[in-house]
Amino acid sequence: MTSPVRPSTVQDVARVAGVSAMTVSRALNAPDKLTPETLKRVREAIEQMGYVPNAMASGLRLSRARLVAAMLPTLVGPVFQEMIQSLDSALNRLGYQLMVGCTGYDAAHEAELLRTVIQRRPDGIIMTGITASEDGRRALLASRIPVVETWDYTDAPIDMLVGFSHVAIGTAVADYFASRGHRQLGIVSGNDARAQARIQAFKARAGELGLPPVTVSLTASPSTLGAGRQGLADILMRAPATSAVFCSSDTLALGALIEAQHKGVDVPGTLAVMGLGDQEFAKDAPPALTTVRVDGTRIGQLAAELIVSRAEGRTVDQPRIDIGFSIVTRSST
Amino acid sequence: MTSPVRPSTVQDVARVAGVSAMTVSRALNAPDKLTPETLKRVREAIEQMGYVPNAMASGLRLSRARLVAAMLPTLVGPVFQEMIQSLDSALNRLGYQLMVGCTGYDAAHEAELLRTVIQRRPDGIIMTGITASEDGRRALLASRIPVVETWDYTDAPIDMLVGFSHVAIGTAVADYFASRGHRQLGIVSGNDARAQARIQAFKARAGELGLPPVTVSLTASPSTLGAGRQGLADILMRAPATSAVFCSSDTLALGALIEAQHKGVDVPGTLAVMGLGDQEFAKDAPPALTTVRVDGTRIGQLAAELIVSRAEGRTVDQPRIDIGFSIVTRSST
DNA sequence: TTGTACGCGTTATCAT
DNA sequence: ATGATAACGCGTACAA
Repeated sequence: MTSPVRPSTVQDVARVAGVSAMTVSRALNAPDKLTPETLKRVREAIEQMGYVPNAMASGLRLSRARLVAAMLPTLVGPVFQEMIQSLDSALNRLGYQLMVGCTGYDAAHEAELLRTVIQRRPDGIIMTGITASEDGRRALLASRIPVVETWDYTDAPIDMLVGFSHVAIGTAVADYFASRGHRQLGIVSGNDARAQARIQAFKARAGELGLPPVTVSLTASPSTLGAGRQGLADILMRAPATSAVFCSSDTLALGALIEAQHKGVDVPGTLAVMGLGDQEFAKDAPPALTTVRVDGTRIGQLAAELIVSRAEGRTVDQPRIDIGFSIVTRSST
Repeated sequence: MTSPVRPSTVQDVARVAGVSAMTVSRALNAPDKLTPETLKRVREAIEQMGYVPNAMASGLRLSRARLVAAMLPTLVGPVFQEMIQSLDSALNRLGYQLMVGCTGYDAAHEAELLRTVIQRRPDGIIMTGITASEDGRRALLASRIPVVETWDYTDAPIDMLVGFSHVAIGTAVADYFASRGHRQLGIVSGNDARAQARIQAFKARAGELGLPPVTVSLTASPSTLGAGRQGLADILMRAPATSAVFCSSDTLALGALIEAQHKGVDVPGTLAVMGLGDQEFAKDAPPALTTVRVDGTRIGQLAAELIVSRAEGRTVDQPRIDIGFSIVTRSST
């Protein structure tokens, strides 16, 4: 089984098996249409030559790449991992492969990346966070490729949508704190569009409830322990009476917990801390972290199903899914 | 600019521009070979029709997919992220795209996944951790696709290699602890092949140095806070005199720090803790975590360069790179 | 059940 | 500088 310089093709296999190329193709895609005997001959030839089908050729012929692309702001950071992982495994199960692209929270780069992604004619594209660039939207629309936007909920999606409302989260967390008697609220948060939506909703609800102004500390790095520590320090300096803080990620929240302990501030006695994401470590933090849970696994799963349904020509009756969120109460509030 | 049902092709553009298909192709790939005037006409037609080249067709024609595949045990967990991120951006810069595959630490799945990956005829494949399955190795070898193995160092790589020695790490950490007067050592670790290499080397060196037996606590989930807490608890129960613990990830180490604080064990006074990975949060842990640093960004960068060099026919003079590691001393030891 | 002919969209090659 | 032709490897449609 020495490997030739040029990978073998259906033709090569056909020659060896003494059949036509079509028969080899059928042996792979519709084996029940062949005589058991020929099938066996072909399979032996395939084995012997180490034949591997060329997906570019079949993709070209069928206009189906069996490929799905996912665009993300970043791979670093725990936020999207659960979703990507479940997306990947769901797609694999369904016979598709996943290609990733990182936009780095940069609209121009997103648009450029989308162009090269569309060149591959993927069967679907998963956008994480609503598409930032107008160019990107246009390219996506023009491409006619099925799109699923995720991690946000909008009324004007490009195509399909699996998300949740950041406004609803901001409102719910403000309600949660208020209902437990907190009045002086704070936020430690990153500064992307979704974070802003949460912050505005949080402030708005606090206002409606007659609470004093919310102290907001924005951080450049949305999910580092250090930023969480600094963010809390910042808030306690500017508004020492703050009794509850909403952090825009569990990592920030863990940083805040560490800073609180460092400063001798009792959690939850003096200060309540809430995270976002329900990362694996949340339950093991000291004290166990109350957090907003979003089911990333389910998002990935549903996104995969939507894309594949469309790719295979089925009609999707529910193209807009709000998967919601829940607040997991633990010891930090 | 209403998008037609069928994406337009070079032929369509050619018709509109009043030129041949080849001229359109040249307008994209060798614009300097055209009259400025024709170039302009073609570009207008491209713009007008929203033409996007089909990468499958060009890949088929050229036998170059401009695609690189990366195989990983898992996407969840911070370990490989830095590398993937840098791999992705380096490849993009060089005009390639990245496709990921998750093996889930499962050799059979790895082999199966490799088959489907090879079908796309990527220009290169990046393996993370030495290839587990014999089938996988064979398929890779037979495919003649350039391969870079990473995160480990072996003398018999499939093809190219960018890694570091886990044996050297185990030895170095044992030396580090011993040189600081620690005698009763412990390890909290995951249980994959690379972890085993570190553990064995750590124990061996401790033996050579005449230290008492090392207490090893293996954990199912290699990078969760909870496992770190449990691991340390386990070790302190079985060997209360342990004065230094090597954790196989920073997350485990952070869990150990939390557990130590919980139990009132002073770090580093009574117990020294070392992590692995130098995650972003290591420096902000309480106390700042001493850890083994591996430059994932550099691994990704180098792997991308090796693959692309080979894909473009250049000879690679240094196909085996040991990027080493360093111990970053902070306050936890 | 098996084979023949053609086309998917692109680009290298050779010709003009 | 531009065009005609052919080929990359596969699978549909039709024929035998």
